[in-house]
Amino acid sequence: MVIKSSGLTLASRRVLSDVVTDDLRDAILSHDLEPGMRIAEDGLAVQLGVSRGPVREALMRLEREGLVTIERHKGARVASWTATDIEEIYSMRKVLELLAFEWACKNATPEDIEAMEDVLGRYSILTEKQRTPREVSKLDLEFHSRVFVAAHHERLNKTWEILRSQIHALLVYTWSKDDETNKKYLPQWGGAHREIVELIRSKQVKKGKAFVIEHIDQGQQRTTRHFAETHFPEAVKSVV
Amino acid sequence: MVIKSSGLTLASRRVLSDVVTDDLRDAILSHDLEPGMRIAEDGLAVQLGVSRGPVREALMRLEREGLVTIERHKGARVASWTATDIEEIYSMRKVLELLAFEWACKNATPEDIEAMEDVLGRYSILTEKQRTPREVSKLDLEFHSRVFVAAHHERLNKTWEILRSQIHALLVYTWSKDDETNKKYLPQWGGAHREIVELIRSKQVKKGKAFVIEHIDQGQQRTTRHFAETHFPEAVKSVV
DNA sequence: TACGGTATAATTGTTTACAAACAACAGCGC
DNA sequence: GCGCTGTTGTTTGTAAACAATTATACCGTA
Repeated sequence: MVIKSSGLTLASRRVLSDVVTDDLRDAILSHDLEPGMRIAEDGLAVQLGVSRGPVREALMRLEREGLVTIERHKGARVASWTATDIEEIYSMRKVLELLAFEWACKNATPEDIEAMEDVLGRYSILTEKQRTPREVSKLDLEFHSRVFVAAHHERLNKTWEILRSQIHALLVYTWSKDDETNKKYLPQWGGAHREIVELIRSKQVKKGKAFVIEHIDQGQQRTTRHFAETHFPEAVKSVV
Repeated sequence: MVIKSSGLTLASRRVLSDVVTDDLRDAILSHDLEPGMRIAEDGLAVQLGVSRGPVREALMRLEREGLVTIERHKGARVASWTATDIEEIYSMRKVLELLAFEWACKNATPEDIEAMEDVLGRYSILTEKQRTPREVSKLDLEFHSRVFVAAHHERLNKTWEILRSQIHALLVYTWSKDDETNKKYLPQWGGAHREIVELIRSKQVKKGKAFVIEHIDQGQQRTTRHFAETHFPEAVKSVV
């Protein structure tokens, strides 16, 4: 009764718990499962047509990614977010990105640089209409991931992968907006990131770190605003 | 056939997978299980008198802590360490401790400060003979953990807990030494850490961060030396 | 002896069944 | 009406059996 992921599966070493993890992560990040919603192991297992084992494993992984919370004997819930979470996430992100930038200056290979430029290339061929918050955000996450890869720092990269999921979850609030903040940001995304590539290539550590700090701070401001617009729309409007 | 951890169990919400995790972690950190050694789920399960479920869960948790490595269909091994690992671990530690210090300056409560001073107190009542590398290292880890708690930063604290296990694993190499490095370090441990408490209490962020950087760098140097003495004893001696 | 292939053994991945913990609710006494 | 208590039902924790994958040993052949 096992649903073999047929098709031209080159990734033959893909196992059920991986599939469940990815499906569940997508469901959470797309808000198919809303923050705070309860997830029962058996319910999800039946729905996906697998047993509780892989589901249990998937929930444990997503808990470590910060997308679900698990309480002993009580089960799992989809994580929900507060203003404090944003502060925590972005303060972590700032120190991690700085470390990644430093190590990338030391360790980035030509292939690593190419991988970053590939993302920039895929941005540049988008028309203005295509540069939606959602699309650009995804390219953004991918770009930054490639910087972390270029750092060649295993533990740093693992920590980033966890944080990345949480940032992704927050960016969902950005995707639903089409406000002034986004209108200014989206067209200049490519320039800012091309600058980062140049700073890594030329190994300008000090200048680069200042640039990264500024970059992350701006990201935090946008996220904070879009999050507030979703959760406390009146309050925000009154401030504006 | 379940072996209920009888005795006056106050921790009623302590579950088998927790027990297995802790036992296994202790076994790894005490080198009962040597780095590189293979761990078969069933073997360990039989040995502990439990089923494979909790063992599997424990292995997954310890993998995330970096104490074991798991390969699909191949099983788990006790993590083994290289010079690169030390660099990675201490570079992570430095940025995390700096962030923790900053947040602790903002958020530490009187109780948090007390908790730190409690560790200092337990150090101060030790005689010189009792101040072994092992004892002082344990107090050291505990002290730094309390700084992270005082930061009141959930994600930072979780990340530290993972790194802490790895640092603990490295410190084992320090514990087996009784060299000049340790002889200088052990008596002045209390002073350096009392300084950190004072800097947090007085919220001297800038001065404190410089102090923390220096502090971590020294720790890295001691660890690197003791690690090298264990793995390449000739090379080290020739340098001395 | 070196090499390759097949069969066998060992180990992990998954399922199913059972036990224990927790939550909700009905019934009872005050 | 209110709170307590025992019961029922749901959900997680654990165990044991089965399936799939990988490693090993053996044998035959060149």
